[in-house]
Amino acid sequence: MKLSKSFYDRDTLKVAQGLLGKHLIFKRGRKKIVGRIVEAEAYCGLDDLASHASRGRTERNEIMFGPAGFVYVYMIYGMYHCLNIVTERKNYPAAVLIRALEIIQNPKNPSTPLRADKKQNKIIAAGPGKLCRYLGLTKKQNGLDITGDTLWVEDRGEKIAPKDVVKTTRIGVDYAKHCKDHKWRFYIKGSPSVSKK
DNA sequence: GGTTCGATCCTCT
DNA sequence: GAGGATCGAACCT
Repeated sequence: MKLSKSFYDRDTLKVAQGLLGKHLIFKRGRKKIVGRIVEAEAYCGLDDLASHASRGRTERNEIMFGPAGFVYVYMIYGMYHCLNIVTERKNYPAAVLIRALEIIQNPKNPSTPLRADKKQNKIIAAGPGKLCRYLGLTKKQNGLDITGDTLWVEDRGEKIAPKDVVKTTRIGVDYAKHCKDHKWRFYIKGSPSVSKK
């Protein structure tokens, strides 16, 4: 079943962990592209120096200051995009960066399943930039409702036990002073599709 | 108007 | 582990 607004409108760390094992779906034309979320990071509040919101409200990060359940897509390094889902209450800037998907369908023909292929998973959607490239997400999708009919997350009944969740530091935020040490990155232990160990 | 640099990824060493 | 690709947001002057 599709996750509703209330799933996202709560503590960001809980949302990030809760998204593991859920399925992200993007309807692109007539195709439905699906991936199982295996890695996510939390970005919480104005005080999180790793977050775009730490420098205050700007045109780019505006969506992070809005209510939960909308997506924040931004361009990074001039060539990649990153997908975030906004969490928590309006005026509190927070979001979960979706960092890796396990591909469960053949990318060339989404109606057929992909055979379990660890290598292909790594190549396709292990990392936030690759994930957006795979799904076809760009800034056009910025602000989209994550509970709508174009892009959403489904619970397909899988439960990830706490012991199977690895909690560690976030990637690529060395500039964030003490905040770089927060263990706000979560991934499914043993998954072949996480971006980095 | 100019400069800096990034929530990345790939290639080469 | 280092460096390049590539560009727009953010922050100067």
